[in-house]
Amino acid sequence: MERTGTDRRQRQREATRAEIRHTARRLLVESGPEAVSVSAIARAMGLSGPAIYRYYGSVDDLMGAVVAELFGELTAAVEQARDALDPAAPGDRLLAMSRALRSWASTRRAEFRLLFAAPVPEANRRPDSERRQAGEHFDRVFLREVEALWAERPFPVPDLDALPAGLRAQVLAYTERKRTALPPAAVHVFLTCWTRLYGLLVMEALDQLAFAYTDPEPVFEAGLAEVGAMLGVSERP
Amino acid sequence: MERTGTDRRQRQREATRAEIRHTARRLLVESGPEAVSVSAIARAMGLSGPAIYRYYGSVDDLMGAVVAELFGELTAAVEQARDALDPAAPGDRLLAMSRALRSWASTRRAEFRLLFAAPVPEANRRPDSERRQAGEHFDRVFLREVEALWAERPFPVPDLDALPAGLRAQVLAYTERKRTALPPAAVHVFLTCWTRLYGLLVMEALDQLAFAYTDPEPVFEAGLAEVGAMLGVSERP
DNA sequence: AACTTTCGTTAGAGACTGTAACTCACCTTA
DNA sequence: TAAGGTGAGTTACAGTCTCTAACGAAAGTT
Repeated sequence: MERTGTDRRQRQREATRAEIRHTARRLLVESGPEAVSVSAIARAMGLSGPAIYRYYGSVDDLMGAVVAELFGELTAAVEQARDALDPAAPGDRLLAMSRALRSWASTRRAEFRLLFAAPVPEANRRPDSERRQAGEHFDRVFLREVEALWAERPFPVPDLDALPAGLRAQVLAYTERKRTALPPAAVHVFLTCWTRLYGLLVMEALDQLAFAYTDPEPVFEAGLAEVGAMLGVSERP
Repeated sequence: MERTGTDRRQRQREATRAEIRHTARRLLVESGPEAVSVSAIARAMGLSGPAIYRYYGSVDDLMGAVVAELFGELTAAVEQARDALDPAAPGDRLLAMSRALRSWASTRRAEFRLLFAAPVPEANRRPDSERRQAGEHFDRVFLREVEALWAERPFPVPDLDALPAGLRAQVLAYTERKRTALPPAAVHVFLTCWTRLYGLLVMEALDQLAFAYTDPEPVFEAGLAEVGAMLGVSERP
């Protein structure tokens, strides 16, 4: 296949876009979120500020792309942890995935904050935005694994009618939306577990656990153990 | 007691400081966090920008004062809910307090975000900062109430030795630091409950529950019910 | 070789934080 | 009561930011 000049330009362009994202991330990690600016990125790349606008239309646009890329990286890390111990029971895989998630979060604090603990600009909330897509793909990885767990060995679920109507409706809507094979009561348990761990990670990322804990790792482990118990997953020594 | 002119100036000064905080909050609520700037506050007050610096040394300084004031307001709201149904069992009070907390959070979203879901500038992290003081006072209100609950009707606690060493050490340190009468195992349960509800509220404030839920209220209620169960507190119809 | 597209530049508008230098009104004190 | 100090405001400005406009130069296309 012939490589045309246009082709080459396309690749060059994507390389520069990647360098921009990369530089944004480097600044974020090295100097904090307030140091990430179009000017600073350009400066670091030896360009003048306005040049960046050839590649990204605005700051939100740029940061949305950075976030999407990071979601991809995080998803890959979780999937790798999952597959590393294949063949294994879905329960064990879920534990490994959760730990991979926290490990990523705690070794990449600045990035994790950006993903989960920073206000999302209006523009990046549209369902078709790169950011949303990447975020939903990430969620799905966990949902899929819980589906596998349920298929292999169903965990105890509450009676759906025992849930307050307001909650039940939302769980049903989510079940519908995600087209999952899981029964709604199991979806509810999944969401409870998920928000539980998620909440701990978000608090950790925001330093909101510091009022009580200096090292969040065992706190997460304790939460994970409780969540595991709900799903009928227990540690094997 | 004679009112001197200096006295009058002091009061005038504090009045202006209050107006500045007030205006900052109004801008935050009406136009979002990015609209809060020294210039905008000054403009809204009919002053020129630099005038504000007579009253607060920097943006962080100013916002720290706003946050401290909001913590005071939130604490008062929780205390009021607690006292409104006195005499009552500590369990019922805890439920009322938790609901007051969420009610405050959801009717004052922008403010709650500022308190619990925004990065805390370095300067406001010093233990003697106005912000820290106000935050710790707030935490204590809940701890006190759990102490009362424990005194009246102890809830089940795990064996302290069953906790992983890393977690146990931190719980012991916290128990020590807070000089609470609660045994460490009970402190652990308290912290677990607290971070649970807290996590939900922080996620709600950051719109991180939106991936699954449109209305966080029943989600919080469900969390509260679980937490209540742990503390041996159940709803009375 | 001429035309088009893309990538870079500089200039600049309009925000922002914060500093400097100044005026003016008020308070204290001799 | 006049003199001097203090504090609250002002304008001017330095330096940051985002983003637009206008232009030149290089690369690709025909």
